Amino acid sequence: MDDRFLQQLKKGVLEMLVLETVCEGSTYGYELLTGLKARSNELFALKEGTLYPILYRLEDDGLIESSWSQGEGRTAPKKMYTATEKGRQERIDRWRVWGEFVGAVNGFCQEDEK
Amino acid sequence: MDDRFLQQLKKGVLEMLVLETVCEGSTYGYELLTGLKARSNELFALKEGTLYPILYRLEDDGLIESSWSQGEGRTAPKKMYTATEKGRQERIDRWRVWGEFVGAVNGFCQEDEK
DNA sequence: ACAATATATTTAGCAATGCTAAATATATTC
DNA sequence: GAATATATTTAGCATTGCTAAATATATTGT
Repeated sequence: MDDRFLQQLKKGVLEMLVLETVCEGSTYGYELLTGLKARSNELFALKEGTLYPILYRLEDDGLIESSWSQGEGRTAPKKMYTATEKGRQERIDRWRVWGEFVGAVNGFCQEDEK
Repeated sequence: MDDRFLQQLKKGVLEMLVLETVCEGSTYGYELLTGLKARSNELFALKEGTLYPILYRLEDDGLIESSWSQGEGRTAPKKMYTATEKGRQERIDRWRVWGEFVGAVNGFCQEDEK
């Protein structure tokens, strides 16, 4: 199995997981990179070129908002992201659509066992 | 909710569902178009521009094979597709990866309820 | 001061895939 | 022979994940 398959499965889902994480609490890009990786047992080990464009899209769509903040210790300035009300609604909608989608796909597999 | 989300979710999955269907019995493009639509309650109502390239990719990858056949009634020649042994193995592998993927994604949602 | 290191963001370009939209072809029916 | 049903092909676009590198700030060590 080559992993082009897995790469394609991620499309759409990654954005939902980033939105989910921001909804759970304000965070920033670098923390998301390490956080998503750890939380998913390395399955969602996003690269910068994947994550940052997702954050820009979510912000362009009004689902999250950003503000710069100075950190402590050996850190550069962080761009903190917070979910908007629209984003929190979208989060709910996407999980619903995701659930329905998974149900429909699994329906194809289950029919084999009849 | 715009349906760019749903469109992205389909990436990768559509190819798996086409492979699944061909594995269940030899078929051809036009039948797949109507069959997948009916079987999925219209969720997977593929357009020609989506389906045929999928069939070509599956054949290029050696997962399915084709042969022309004349049909009966008011029909043009059909290009019949049959799964190869490699395709049947790939079918199993993809369903396994799909299941693991869904489990990982749902893990993100479940944590909220803790 | 200066180099090395850790933290953090940005972005140009590529690959894969679903969709739009139209063209093409064969066979039957009226 | 015109209309219709069945069936395949394909050019071009949009979206999104990945590669890969560049850039920037702040701390630490010498």
